[in-house]
Amino acid sequence: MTLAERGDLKVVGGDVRSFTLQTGGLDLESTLDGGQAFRWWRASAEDEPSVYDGVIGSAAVRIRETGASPDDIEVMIRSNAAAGDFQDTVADYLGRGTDLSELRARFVADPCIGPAVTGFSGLRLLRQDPWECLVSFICSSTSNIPRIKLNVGSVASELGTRVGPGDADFAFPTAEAVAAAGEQFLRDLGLGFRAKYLAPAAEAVASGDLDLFALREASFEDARASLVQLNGVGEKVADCVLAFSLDKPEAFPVDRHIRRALERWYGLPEKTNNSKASDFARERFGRFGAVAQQYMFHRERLAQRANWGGDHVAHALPEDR
DNA sequence: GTCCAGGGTGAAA
DNA sequence: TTTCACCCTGGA
Repeated sequence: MTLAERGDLKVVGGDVRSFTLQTGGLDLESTLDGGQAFRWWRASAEDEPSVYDGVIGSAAVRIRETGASPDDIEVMIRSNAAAGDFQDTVADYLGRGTDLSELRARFVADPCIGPAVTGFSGLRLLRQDPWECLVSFICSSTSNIPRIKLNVGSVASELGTRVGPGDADFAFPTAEAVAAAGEQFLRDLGLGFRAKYLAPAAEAVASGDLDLFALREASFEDARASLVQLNGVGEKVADCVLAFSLDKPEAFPVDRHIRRALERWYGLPEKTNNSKASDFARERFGRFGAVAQQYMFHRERLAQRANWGGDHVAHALPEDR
């Protein structure tokens, strides 16, 4: 597949180690640090253009918004090793082609995400490594984003291989490495009860009983059924993995925040369980479910900080917040 | 110092 | 269908 066919992203300049991507306005903060992935660290002040350090595959990278053009981001490789066709790797990671014009057209009048998809169209779905994504969301259970970052970061730095000079510059460890480490090791790392879920999941992937990459070719229903067989993976965690790594844009993960939003904005009855709530949302959003869910999650997070959404949010939020 | 919530899940009632 | 235990970290 060529970059042009992939949709959003196009390499417009630079060389193998430092290049510019034309992104159509991708926003780094909401995309990299909005709860899809947990190993990106901001390297710039809040009031400056975003700069993020992280690892994609076996390369440590720095990604920055240029400021020169809202369409462009600059990518620098911080690893010493030769990067090969790393332009493709980065474009693949960031460049899940979202049909922005159809998203806008279909949801311009949507009560919750309408203002966002028209006024702020920089939030994209990532296409992560399925194994790292699975680990991340197994770790997300009854946790919070700072802690998920801590846990996933510990797994990476303790069991992964160093690929750059920074504290977090580790390639994510293989399922074999995590399986070999075992449950007690993961507990000692601070994962808590999630260790007893992660260790068997690692064994399933390492042994080949679960072929995550094959699930990219499977239907949404089949892929979800495979993931949910893992202990510690319910529909919510499965939907996150499907949406953010397995090419299932119709996946719609429902957590407590999204539940609240569905009740508030779309009249979802309170008694609906999360499984039915996800069905309800997939019915409504179709193949835009995952990106719609990210916009809703982003909105809920920022609404709590009360610095985004303006009057629309202020009017819409109940008094009890 | 104590208290509590935090991108859930599975098992028991 | 509902309730509860599960680990532990950071902020109030």
